[in-house]
Amino acid sequence: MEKLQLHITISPELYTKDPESSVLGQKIVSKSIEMINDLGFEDFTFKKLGLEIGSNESSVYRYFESKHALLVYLIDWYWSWVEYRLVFATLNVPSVEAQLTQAISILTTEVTEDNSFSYINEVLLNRIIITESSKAYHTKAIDSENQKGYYKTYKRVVQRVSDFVSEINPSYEFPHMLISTVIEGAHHQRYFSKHLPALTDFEEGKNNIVRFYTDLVFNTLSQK
Amino acid sequence: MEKLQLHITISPELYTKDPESSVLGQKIVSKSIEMINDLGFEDFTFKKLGLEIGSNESSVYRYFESKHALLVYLIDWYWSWVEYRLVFATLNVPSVEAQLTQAISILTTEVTEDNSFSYINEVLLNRIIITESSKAYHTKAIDSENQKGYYKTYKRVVQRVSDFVSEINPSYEFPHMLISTVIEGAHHQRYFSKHLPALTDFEEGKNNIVRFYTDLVFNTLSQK
DNA sequence: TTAATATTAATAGTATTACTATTATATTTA
DNA sequence: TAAATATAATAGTAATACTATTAATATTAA
Repeated sequence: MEKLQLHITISPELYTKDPESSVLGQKIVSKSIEMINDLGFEDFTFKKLGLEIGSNESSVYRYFESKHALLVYLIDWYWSWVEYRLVFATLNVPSVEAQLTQAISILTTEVTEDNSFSYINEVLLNRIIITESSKAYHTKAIDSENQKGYYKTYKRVVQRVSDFVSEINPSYEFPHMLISTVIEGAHHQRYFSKHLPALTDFEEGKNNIVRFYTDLVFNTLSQK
Repeated sequence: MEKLQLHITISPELYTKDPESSVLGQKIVSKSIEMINDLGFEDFTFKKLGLEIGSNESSVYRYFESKHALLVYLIDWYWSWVEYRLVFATLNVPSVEAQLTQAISILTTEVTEDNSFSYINEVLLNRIIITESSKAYHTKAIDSENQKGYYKTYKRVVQRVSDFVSEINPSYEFPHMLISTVIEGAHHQRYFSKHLPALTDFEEGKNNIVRFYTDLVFNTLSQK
């Protein structure tokens, strides 16, 4: 993808003050992506972040009410970006099958290029999604947060791709299960390939993860 | 399953003092399972646990060096138990296909009965695996912990079931990916069904999760 | 240009967490 | 009975995840 000046809008429930609205806000987002990658979410703190951006812990709190809220923001940004790429990549594609193939590729390929957005490193953000995103929704607050719309972009992405599935095979019973299995599964396989290789069959440069999930989906849909 | 007095052995790297060796140790394991379910892993503390079991924070530390270590212990216990059930359920089954069907059922069915072990509630432990287990291995310490053998029981379960897959279709390229996708996927779908239903196609009493993953595996293996 | 307003930085403080260390007491074993 | 071991109680620590307050600085509006 080339350097477009496109714009991703995040809904106001996901921040206290819009981080896009100031240089400090952009630095908070930008540097937190780096630091969560380096330290892991547990060891990342607003105090350390303030220090790194030449600012203060309390200033960070003016943008995000908690560390958790910042993670939810980053996740929503990621899925908004994926949704944009999904729409763009399937726009003038003639067959639904080809659209679904494109979609699965976007959902399962590792992000290796960072060039669409000025202050957000998409490569590192993709790694955060793989490693840390499950911590956002595996909490006791999930139900109230879900009700507030914290995860609606992710749900919309799943819905969008499930719609291709249903278009190809309208009688298929489990389109959402299939797509959420692909998305979460691909993240797991990427993580396993680096840290628990016995749980996967990853081979460098052979595109196994994308192939595996693409075959899985099309085999499932062609059956019966 | 009926009340058997079978015994699960956990390797000594996973505790400081064997919790099975004393009443206090058993109470620690038993009550921590309840409390992690009630409070979530984040809000669960050794202080609260000590209070509940009429003991002391520092006494808990004599059994587990950290909260994280206790979670890893519980996860290993769970997979040892699953492995036992896996072996038992596939023992005198004549065909590999039937063995694999049994195995997938064990890996994807929700645990609803608690009757095999005196002081461990398997229903609650299964819920902990679904909700909290990913927090154990999504940390910066994963590589050193993996090297110490913390996750070897889980890996052995995946290997065992992957072996059925390979026996059915020896040329299939991704047996480990397939089985780890089924295991992690089923946990996600159980969680989604309760908290993010838009991501799944769960219907009460219709066994959709087991059916979905069983079909997924057999469709994949019968193809090509 | 001044005054009002908003933004940020700095400082201090809180309750809680995730531990460690020490000592006293009870229990078990030799 | 003495020695060894296990447990409980107490105290303490550095760090976390915040909140609150004030002061300095920048921005905007009258």
